[in-house]
Amino acid sequence: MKNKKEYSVSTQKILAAIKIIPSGKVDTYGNVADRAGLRNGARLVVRVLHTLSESEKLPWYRIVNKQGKISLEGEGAILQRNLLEIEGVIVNDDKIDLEKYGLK
DNA sequence: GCCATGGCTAGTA
DNA sequence: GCCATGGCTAGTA
Repeated sequence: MKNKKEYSVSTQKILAAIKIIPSGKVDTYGNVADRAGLRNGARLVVRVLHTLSESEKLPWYRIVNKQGKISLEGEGAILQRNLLEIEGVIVNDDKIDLEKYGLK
């Protein structure tokens, strides 16, 4: 039984773009997509996070929307905020200062 | 093949 | 609207 799951080039690039985000920093969906070479692939990033976060051990919680806000709701949002705070990221009302913690 | 998905977002009214 | 993938269907052989 082999599990040689192959990802498409786009998916691989997105995975790489996500893994680049260092601890204590955050990035936006759109930015990740751009780094992966996908101009309008924000939603694709969302999809990748959804399907591969666990298997690829992705730092999913380091990704927020363009306004620097946590896009999840309920439990997920709480978990994300906690994980970020553990890394030293300050979160106010589910909002993060992208100028300070965002990737350039 | 077609179509829904998913935590979005640039750009118009 | 944009994007790629997974799941499901219709339509041939």
